[in-house]
Amino acid sequence: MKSSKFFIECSDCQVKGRSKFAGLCEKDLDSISYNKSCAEYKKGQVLFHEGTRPLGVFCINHGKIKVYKVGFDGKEQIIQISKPGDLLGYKAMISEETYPVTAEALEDTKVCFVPKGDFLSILDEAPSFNNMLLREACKELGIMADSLTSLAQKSVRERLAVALLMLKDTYGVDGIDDGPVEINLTREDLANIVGTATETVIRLLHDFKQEKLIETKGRKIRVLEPKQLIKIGQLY
Amino acid sequence: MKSSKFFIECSDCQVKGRSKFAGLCEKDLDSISYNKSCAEYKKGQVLFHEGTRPLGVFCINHGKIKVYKVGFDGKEQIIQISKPGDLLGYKAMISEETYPVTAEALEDTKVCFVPKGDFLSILDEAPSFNNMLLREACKELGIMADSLTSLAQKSVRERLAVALLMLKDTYGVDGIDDGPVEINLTREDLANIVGTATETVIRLLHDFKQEKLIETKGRKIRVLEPKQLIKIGQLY
DNA sequence: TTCTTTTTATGATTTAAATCACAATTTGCT
DNA sequence: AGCAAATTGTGATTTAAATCATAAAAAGAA
Repeated sequence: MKSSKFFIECSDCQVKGRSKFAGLCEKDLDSISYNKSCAEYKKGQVLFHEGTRPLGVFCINHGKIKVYKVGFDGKEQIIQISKPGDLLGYKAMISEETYPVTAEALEDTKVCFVPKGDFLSILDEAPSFNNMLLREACKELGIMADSLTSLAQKSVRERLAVALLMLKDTYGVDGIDDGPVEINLTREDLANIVGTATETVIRLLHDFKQEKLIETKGRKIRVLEPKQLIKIGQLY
Repeated sequence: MKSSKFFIECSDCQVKGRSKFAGLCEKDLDSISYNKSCAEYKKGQVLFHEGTRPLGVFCINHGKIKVYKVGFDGKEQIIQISKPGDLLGYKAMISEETYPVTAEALEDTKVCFVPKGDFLSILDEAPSFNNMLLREACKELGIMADSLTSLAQKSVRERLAVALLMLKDTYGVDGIDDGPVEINLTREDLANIVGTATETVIRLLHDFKQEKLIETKGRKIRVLEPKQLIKIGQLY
């Protein structure tokens, strides 16, 4: 399914500065580069499915990927939107479990794949890498506690404001000519981030638009008043 | 505020087998024991407050502790109930952030405190400990993705069923004479785990009682039909 | 124990958001 | 470009759960 192949050395990678591999020494980076493979995933293609066993980790070179869980009734709950530089699927590998989530390309993407053995041996040999991942995981756990509290206590309007701010950052990375950030997601995906119904998101976006907080053009959303959204989202 | 002091060597600790320190060698365990302090926290006392800086990690010897975030309107969202053997406050220490949560004793507890320096140097010297914590953190992140999805998609009744099963395990640890497990929490705390209103929990517990799935005696709850609760909670 | 405070319980009412139904656009495919 | 399919948009209706109000019971302090 993965269409045309390509190859980029880690040392030449445009996003190596942002990636979790950033702190690695040249030797380690080269050893990753040596065995990795690179591939394109077209919009809608799945990198890995919930419940399957990880065979390695994915490093995003270009494009955005949604990571979600499918609930009992088939509804997706999007846990995160990953962007270039992000490492994907390492948690399940480290905890030696099946993937708790599915990862699917939101647009045409370029992704590198590092086989399990290589990744684990780097982890074994570079204590600083191990330490960095631990630090990141701990940080992420704090963020998850936040998300949980938001979901339990904030209204949909408040959560949508928070989500738009988060997405502004995520979609900000491909600001080529530093024009305004355009969030490009279906209303359904947005609803599955916020944890609500699609119609509710549509109505609330309409409200935000009337309040001049955002601007829309087709499915694309531009945040005009981040400060107002911060207020609405009650982010202190 | 911490009342009478006591001291237990880690090597003598009753819960050392369950604790995160379980895998440590004797030397490391002794070095923890050497500088740690032990204290009792009475019901309602706070071990640490959200927003403050960690000075070390807590290891629970006896009793249960609720870990929660306070939302905008003052409502608590309980993130976890920690039990003997659990390590508390290490995430914020490792990620070098302020505590994202507050930890408060749910009953009279005994807790050991390992100063930051000692903990970090063990982390530095014992790669296996670092690795174990990373593995645990990754596992926990998977669980958090689950919780988030439940909160977003399941009904309150479903979530309450799940919460009761979780609490059955948590309160199962102090099953002295392996009699039935008694969950001993206020309805409000239970509501703050489930993410709902206290009245809603009370009504749903009433339903569960009528359906003979649980039994209550004062505030204490006994799970009679875990299998039924698994079904209600849609846990496959 | 007795008394005060907190918690639990129950009913009535409101409300935010989901669901249902269908029209209008937009997107992406050939 | 032209067309089918998917997505967006809007209104009406339902519903799960929150909120409000108040009584009963339990927990904890003196």
